[in-house]
Amino acid sequence: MIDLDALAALRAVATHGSVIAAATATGYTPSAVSQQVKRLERQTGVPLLERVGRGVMLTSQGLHLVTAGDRVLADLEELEADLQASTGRVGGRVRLAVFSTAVRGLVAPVVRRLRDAHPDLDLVIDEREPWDAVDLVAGGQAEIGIVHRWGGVELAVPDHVTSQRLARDVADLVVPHDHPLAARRRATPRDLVDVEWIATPEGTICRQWLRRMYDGTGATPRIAHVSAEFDSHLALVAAGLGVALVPRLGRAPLGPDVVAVAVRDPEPIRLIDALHRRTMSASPAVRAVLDAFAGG
Amino acid sequence: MIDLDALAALRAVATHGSVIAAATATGYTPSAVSQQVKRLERQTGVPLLERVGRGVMLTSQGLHLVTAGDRVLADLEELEADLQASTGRVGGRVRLAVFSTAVRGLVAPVVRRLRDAHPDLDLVIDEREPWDAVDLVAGGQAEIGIVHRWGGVELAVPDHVTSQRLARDVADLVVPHDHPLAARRRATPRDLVDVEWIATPEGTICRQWLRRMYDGTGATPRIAHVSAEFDSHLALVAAGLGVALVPRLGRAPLGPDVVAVAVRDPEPIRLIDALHRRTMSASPAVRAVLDAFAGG
DNA sequence: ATCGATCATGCAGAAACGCTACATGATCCG
DNA sequence: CGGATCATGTAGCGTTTCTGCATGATCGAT
Repeated sequence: MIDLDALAALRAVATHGSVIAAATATGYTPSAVSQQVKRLERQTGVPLLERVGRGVMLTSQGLHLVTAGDRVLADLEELEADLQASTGRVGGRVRLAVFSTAVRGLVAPVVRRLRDAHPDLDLVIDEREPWDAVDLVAGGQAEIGIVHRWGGVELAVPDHVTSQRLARDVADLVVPHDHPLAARRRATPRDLVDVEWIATPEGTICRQWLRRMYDGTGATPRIAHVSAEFDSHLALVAAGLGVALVPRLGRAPLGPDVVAVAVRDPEPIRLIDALHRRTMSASPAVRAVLDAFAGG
Repeated sequence: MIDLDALAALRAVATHGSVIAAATATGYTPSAVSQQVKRLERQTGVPLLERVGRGVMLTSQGLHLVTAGDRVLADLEELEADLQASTGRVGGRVRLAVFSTAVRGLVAPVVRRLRDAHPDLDLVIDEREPWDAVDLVAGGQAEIGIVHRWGGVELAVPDHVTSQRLARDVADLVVPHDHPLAARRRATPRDLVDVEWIATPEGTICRQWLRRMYDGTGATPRIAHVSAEFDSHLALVAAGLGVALVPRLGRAPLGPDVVAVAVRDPEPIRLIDALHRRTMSASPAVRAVLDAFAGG
């Protein structure tokens, strides 16, 4: 019998184009993915992957297996969702792939409420960057993804994944209380040409947005310090080491040493979406979690 | 994701009515089957099996899961068969569930020929009684079953399994060369009322047939000795310990001490059939094996 | 009513399976 | 031509899953 895990691995290779990309997307090592595909080839007796250059390509049969297997995988999942729907009760395991700051501000209280209301519900939280969360939901490693994207930045979502708006989160400029901008009601990028920034690490969405904010000005932001945690950002600002752009969601209370100033033109808005596979729409558990986010 | 092995276990419980029956049919221990079902319940969060009396019954949801899951399982297998068909080549693993005497006379030469002709074909032979072979093929533990049944004895085969006549095998009465019947061209059950039989063990099809042969006579066969191996039957006959009914298929050459006499009214004919799941019809490997049997 | 038979299931240990880490070979690019 | 990138083997480990046995529950027979 065809191993569905191995089939999912092959599908990941197909969608991501390489073994390494598939491995990072699914959370395995490249060796594991390679072995899974090989297992599939051994079980079926059909070559599915062929080396081309230093990469790989699916054979025509491998491609066929992925497209046809996709339907089987979807059927199976739909069956699972129907099954849970037939009980009417909320139960089973729901895995959430959530971006980091949402864990604190958005997810934690909702999860707590859900666990209390539905003792049979097994919620697992996995902290991930938005693009990884998309892959996890699309590939079946997670049921729900909580992702964010700043206004202009697009986030590609496959057809079989449904996106649902949860919230709009605004980021404020946070400056020391004795900073020249501290007294202002609002600030624009033009006001910020010469400031020193405390930013998130390269490769994060927040960092991308900081750069985009300067697009019209011809300048680039001057990054003085880098930290992944916004709490640390606040501490660094309080120490007078720079200014930061900190979203309100999940933000710790500002101390007396720092001041939040609204930013305009553009306004740093990030859109927070919930993702789930369409095949899971019938699951009461998934519905309950989505409703809890939307309602809360 | 639903574990397909566990789903197959649940299906076995559904078709066989009990955990123990399902376990013996699938070759697992009852504990393993029980744990598999429990795993499935944990994954889905839905109760599938409930105890009733000292046995179990599927819940309505469990029943739904089995019927719907059956289709997914069939789709997956059909996909596998199509995949192998797309290569046009004969390869992959084919498991044969074969009754014992067929291994020697029928299967061994065919398998040898197939292995030589198709190096990528991985043939696995599993010696089983016919009713077990039916379960194995129906449940997906084997691709092909080679079964036999004596004329009148029926063998229930599920809808999704296809049966194909391979051969008719005739059994002869084997007697010592100095036996009164040795000179006869043929014998009938009436000639055999008082003879002492060397028979196969209770519960085998051959034993059932021996009893049925006497149905019209009002007598029952007198069993003197029991042995599972027909080779041993010949040796026991040669030693003058009784007579035996030995099928020609896979029969060792008769020594000078014993004589084979044809039996009539009824003629001890057994029909040899090849079984395979309809979903595997498209597989070149399965086709090749079936053709090899039918053609040889 | 009681004892034995039958069935499912829990638990501890053992086997098997699949993954990680690391090394190797192949290919492409500067 | 050397470094970088990619896929894939191999050894070892960890987890999963099965077996063997014991327990609890139920039914039938005496």
